[in-house]
Amino acid sequence: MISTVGLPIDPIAGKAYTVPMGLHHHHEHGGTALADAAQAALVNAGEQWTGMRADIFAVLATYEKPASAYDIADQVSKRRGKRVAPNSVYRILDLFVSTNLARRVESANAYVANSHPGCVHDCIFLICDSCGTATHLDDDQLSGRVRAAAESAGFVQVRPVIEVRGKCSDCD
Amino acid sequence: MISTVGLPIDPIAGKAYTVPMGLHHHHEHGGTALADAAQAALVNAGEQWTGMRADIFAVLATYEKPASAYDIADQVSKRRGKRVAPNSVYRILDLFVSTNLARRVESANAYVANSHPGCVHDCIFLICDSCGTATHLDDDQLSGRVRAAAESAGFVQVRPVIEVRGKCSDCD
DNA sequence: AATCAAATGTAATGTTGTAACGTGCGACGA
DNA sequence: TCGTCGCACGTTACAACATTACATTTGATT
Repeated sequence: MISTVGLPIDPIAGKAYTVPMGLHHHHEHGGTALADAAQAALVNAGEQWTGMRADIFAVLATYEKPASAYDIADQVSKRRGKRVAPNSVYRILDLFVSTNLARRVESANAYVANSHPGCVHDCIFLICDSCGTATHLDDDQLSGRVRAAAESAGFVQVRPVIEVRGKCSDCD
Repeated sequence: MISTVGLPIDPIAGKAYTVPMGLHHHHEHGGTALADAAQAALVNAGEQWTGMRADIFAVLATYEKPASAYDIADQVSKRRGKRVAPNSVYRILDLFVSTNLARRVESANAYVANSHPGCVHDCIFLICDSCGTATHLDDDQLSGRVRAAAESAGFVQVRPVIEVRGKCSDCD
């Protein structure tokens, strides 16, 4: 299962809850469908789907590459016509990560929207050092082996961080 | 192959080139032997083994846990009796990482000394969220699978980042 | 309407990482 | 001996990433 992060959606338009877009999904969520799925997942986790959260998710989903909290803060500020502090963005990103709506790319200090918010995966990111694009792999067998290795070393509550830096086929 | 990072060496003593210590190696380098191996590896890579580099390596090897560049800058400053700027530390850490004398732990924004500077491995770190200790796994088969996965997605010049956050058996 | 908890705002600060440029020093040829 | 060249390192400034403490708003509940 492979997917590249984000869709090329208009970065500065739409208000809360609305992310109009032509979509061409291959079993994945995109645009409005993605936002809906995210909302469902959050609510399902007992959290509120607020305007702020919708905006931050929408902006995050907009990016093709992992976005920093500051990038997001800037875009959300534009979208709302009012400064949104990084602080607030971090809070919500943390929530998204903990509820699996988004993921943090550790080697890039940045975040990507999860394109299928329902599922839980230990996912693998391939990050291109040239163009910055993050490609997302799901290989449960492989991540399972990493988990198992950690557990057999006595670790518990493990959370694998599997990322590969390199050059993508476009930049090669 | 498993090892936990660093040895409990006196953090603020010794001058350049000297890292006296009782060692109890199980095929790994520690204390003076480690510094010697590091020196050999650097020189072998066509780089100079300077006093500054020796100090930074010695300090790094002192830590049991991944150390930030700023931690290292502080310790090296004490050791030399003169402020060493983080800047300079980063320069040398980058050199160490590129020559395999040290590794960066991406999920901790920190560095650890490589306990066998000669060898090249894609290594796996287990980082305890409680005590911060990093345990180092070498599993070439596993890291090889990660490499292979990235390559089959069209990536080249790949550098796997495999880390697992969790709780170690002591903190469990 | 009073009140309470959750969400967000505000301000300040801490941590991590880079850029640009200056200085000291040894190697090496003129 | 004298440039001068390259490399390591110093100095300053700043950019990027992240957190803390506390105030204010909102909206659900009684």
